[in-house]
Amino acid sequence: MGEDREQLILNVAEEMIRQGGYNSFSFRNIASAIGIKSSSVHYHYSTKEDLAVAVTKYYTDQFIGALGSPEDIVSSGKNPISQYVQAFRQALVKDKGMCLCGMLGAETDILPESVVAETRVFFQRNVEWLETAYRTSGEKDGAKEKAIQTVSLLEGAMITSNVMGDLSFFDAAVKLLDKS
Amino acid sequence: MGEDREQLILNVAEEMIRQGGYNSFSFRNIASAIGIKSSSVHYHYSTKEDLAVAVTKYYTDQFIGALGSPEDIVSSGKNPISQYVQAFRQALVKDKGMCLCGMLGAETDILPESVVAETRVFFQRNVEWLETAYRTSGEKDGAKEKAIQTVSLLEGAMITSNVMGDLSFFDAAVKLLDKS
DNA sequence: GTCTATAATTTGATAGAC
DNA sequence: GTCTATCAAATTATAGAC
Repeated sequence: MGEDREQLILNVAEEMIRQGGYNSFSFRNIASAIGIKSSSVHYHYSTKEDLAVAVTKYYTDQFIGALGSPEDIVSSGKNPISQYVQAFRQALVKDKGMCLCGMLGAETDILPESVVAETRVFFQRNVEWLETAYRTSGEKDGAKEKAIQTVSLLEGAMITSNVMGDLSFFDAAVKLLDKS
Repeated sequence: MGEDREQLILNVAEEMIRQGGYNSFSFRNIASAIGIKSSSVHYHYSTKEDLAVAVTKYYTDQFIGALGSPEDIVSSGKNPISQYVQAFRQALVKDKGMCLCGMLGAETDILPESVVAETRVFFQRNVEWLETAYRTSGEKDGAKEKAIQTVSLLEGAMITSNVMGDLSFFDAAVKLLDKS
């Protein structure tokens, strides 16, 4: 797949932020992972803040885009919440990393405002998606509350599973959703 | 106990880690917050790794200690899970910070092994406490699974509430526990 | 677009005086 | 226990050549 240079930078930065947050990636680290110099990374993204905003936007678009629409999932006979849980599980298994916006969300206090704002967009769009999913599945009341519960549980499940190095923690945690 | 200075260093370091994680505190920042020099901080904790381990141990002991025993809570007629939720809520409201071990748990991949090990202790002890709480409250089966669900949900609820800057996200999220 | 070179600052850590 | 002084390395960022 023909990734251009900016995409490659975004992908490497994403991986680093998902492993250790905003303060764990540097222009030099990204550059050497790609095989270029740090000044070349600055050519594409002039400041660290700019790069982090771009990564967050890219991550959010990819994540929401990969989900598809809740309505389509329901009308194809599948459970949109199960699909949503699988998206988080895949992120943990395949990329072996945290949710980028879960990580940044925890670090809110030390982030540039523009990055915080973009991280909030992730959560807003996720809550919207889940709200629609619950409504389309027949939940009349409390769809937004259910949405907040679901995304919160999944972010937390990633943390416990990540630190314990045991995916069964993730699976145990998300079973809580079966009861609602 | 090496109360005064060392305690102060631990408290300042705790606050900084809870705001931005392992890479967001430095010997100089801690020193200037206290009014001493960075070399004096090194006198008490020779390396950053040592300091982080000490902070994590201290945080875990304080957190578990403040909870009291689940048995005592139950026999005094109160709900231990409600008390547990309140402990997390207080951490968010009063200190305006994340759970230290939730933060470090997310950053596992970039932490020294000794810090990861100590962070795991936090989660192990929390799961144990909750397991006992659920068993003492009359739950026969699945107490450990419930424990994992509860601590995961609370860690995630702190993230969403923190990033959105709205405590109602925390309150909405934890209502999921009422259904189990 | 990428490079070399460099500036200004911060970092974790140490040596030795008091 | 705290200080001054210092170090080597890393950080974000810029200027200018090719």
